[in-house]
Amino acid sequence: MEHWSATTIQAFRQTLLAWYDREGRDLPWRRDQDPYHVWVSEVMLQQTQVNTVIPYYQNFMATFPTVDDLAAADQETLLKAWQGLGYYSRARNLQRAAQQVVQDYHGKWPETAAGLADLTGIGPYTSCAIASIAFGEVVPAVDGNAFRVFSRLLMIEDDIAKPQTRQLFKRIIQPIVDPDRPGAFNQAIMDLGSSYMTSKNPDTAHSPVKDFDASFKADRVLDFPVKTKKPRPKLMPYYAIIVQSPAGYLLTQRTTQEMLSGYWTFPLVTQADLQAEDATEPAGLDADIATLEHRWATEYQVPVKLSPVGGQPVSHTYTHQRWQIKLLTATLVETPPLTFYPGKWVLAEQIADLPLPKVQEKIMARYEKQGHPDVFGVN
DNA sequence: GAGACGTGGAA
DNA sequence: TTTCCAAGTCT
Repeated sequence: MEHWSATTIQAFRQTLLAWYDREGRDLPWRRDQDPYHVWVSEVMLQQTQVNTVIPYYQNFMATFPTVDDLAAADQETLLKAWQGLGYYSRARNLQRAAQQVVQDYHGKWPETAAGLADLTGIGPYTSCAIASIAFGEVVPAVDGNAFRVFSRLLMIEDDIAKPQTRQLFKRIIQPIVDPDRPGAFNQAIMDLGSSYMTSKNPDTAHSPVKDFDASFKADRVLDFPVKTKKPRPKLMPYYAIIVQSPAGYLLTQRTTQEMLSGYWTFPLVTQADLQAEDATEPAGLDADIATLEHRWATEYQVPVKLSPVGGQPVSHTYTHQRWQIKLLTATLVETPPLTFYPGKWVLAEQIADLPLPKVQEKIMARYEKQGHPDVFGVN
């Protein structure tokens, strides 16, 4: 690993910030240093690319102009504003933190990284990003860009997938941060990491800091950062139950214990949920349909006659799970009360008004293409 | 400390 | 189609 002298650090800051002042991106959340703006943008940008965030950020600010508006928002409006962005706990945590600021802090933001980290959804990266950008605290914001940029500049071999490596990077970067412009410094590193020093196809030869790049001089740019791989997603077979009645389609809201919590889907059942305790092998489609029909008649008191929908199962891959969903459908002549099933009937044309996860949109699209054209208007 | 937690884009 | 990412946090 390389080590920089005080002189090198000075020169690096000067070169980096001169480039940033010249070519830094003009982004909607960089128009001012309002902590609310910085905070919302930083949370949206977690594990999400800038181009994806921009329209969401602009819509979010139009919908919730101030931290008070966000704190007072109803959950449906909030989740709808976050629909499609993913990692939906961010939206719930964002509102919880807004309520903390309004109620616990009487509208006055904590101005240090340590103080900001007490708010829900603000971790070691985001706390430092907000503190440096909005309040000028001299701390490094160590995100994926900082890991990539500094692991290459200094040829740091430590595995960035390990939580403890963050502490090492913080100690290394801390003395390099420009004490006069910490926010600009951190944002310059991010712009560098998303332009010349990208993960794939970097253009280090034209990087403004190539003279400081030890991995470039050693022709080992792609050896950094060192990161161990995550396991592949686990296959999860599902059934989606599409029940239609005169009152519309049956939708259910994901509970707080489930992923996608708060969002609406057709009833979903894992194949594993249908297996009898003493079953030694998977039961097959006909047996599963029989089990489901029996369950809906007895447990939910909604008598359904299920038919398979044609085509391949709908496939949707998350970071840790790969769902393969077979569609089953039933049409009821009368609308039964949902006394024993936690859901509601929704007219087809009103489904899109609910907050829906991507997988629900995929299921609706498949249903339309398999003999039910223009029902939901998603294709 | 390892795993849960979404989606869209690029190769 | 598959794989790997992209401004992480929480448990």
